[in-house]
Amino acid sequence: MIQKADFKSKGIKHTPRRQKVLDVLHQSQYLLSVEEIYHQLVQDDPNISLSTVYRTLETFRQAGFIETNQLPGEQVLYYEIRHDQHEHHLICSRCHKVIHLEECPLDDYEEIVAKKHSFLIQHHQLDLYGLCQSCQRA
Amino acid sequence: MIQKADFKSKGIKHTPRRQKVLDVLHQSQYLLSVEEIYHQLVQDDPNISLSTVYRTLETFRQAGFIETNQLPGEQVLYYEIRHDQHEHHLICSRCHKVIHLEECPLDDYEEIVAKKHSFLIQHHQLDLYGLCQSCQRA
DNA sequence: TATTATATGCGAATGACTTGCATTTGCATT
DNA sequence: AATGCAAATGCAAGTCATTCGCATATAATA
Repeated sequence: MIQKADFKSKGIKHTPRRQKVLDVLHQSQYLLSVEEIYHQLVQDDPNISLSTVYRTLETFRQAGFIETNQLPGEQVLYYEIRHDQHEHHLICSRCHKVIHLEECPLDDYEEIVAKKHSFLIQHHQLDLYGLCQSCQRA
Repeated sequence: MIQKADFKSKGIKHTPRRQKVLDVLHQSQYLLSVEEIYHQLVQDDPNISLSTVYRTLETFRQAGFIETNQLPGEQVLYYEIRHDQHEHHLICSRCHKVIHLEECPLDDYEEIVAKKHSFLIQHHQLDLYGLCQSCQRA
């Protein structure tokens, strides 16, 4: 859970709007687009500007509070709290619910592939897409 | 290798410009952005329009001739000939050279994860990023 | 070779995101 | 608690990749 003290240690001012952006992300088990985040914020805070949301998210990303995800075939970015250095996702392609997968099955594979093709591997991306239990019913 | 007959079987007109777009993709071992493709085409064909390139690529994608890729942190799409139903990539993050990986190490993993979280898995994305041999030297 | 549906070029429109600038506000220091 | 200042914000305008409307050109079929 990101706290006020974390803002300070990153040299970021703590503001009500920033806190609300963080709250929205903390409370969500879904990947959220900027529009979705903005839509939630505007309910309570009709004056908040979309640029503030964009700027806040970029600030948080630089601080390492959150991470961005692109969904296949979509051109908007999705945001979530950053959980780990290295993590994979199970994403519902209908509602964008996210399950965080801790285990990574790729260590051996990566090493074999790197050697075979003389690559120096820096990172990888692995995400699984499907339908969560409620979206299977719908 | 995609042939003129493949255009016909997909109900797509075969035109000189479309053939050139296909040639550029066939000849490349790199992921190419629209700008990169356009840049190559304009050399021979100064009148070709950027919208034609976009439209052609979209037509090819619908025909299943090519596929698109998004590179992490970039907002442009990259294109390549479609090789298989299911394939993973080893991509050089510097020059965008692509190695096509046939083996997929995820079958067991996918099944375990699906069962554990009651998801119906539809597809997955796995790509490895690193530096190819020449970019390691540079 | 005539017909017709489709492809193309051009410029304008779109949509996600960013930026410039004037104003406000958090917060460190009095 | 008041002050000063750098950073945050709202607003409007700008950017950049991509798409679209429309008039013209061209491939494929008759």
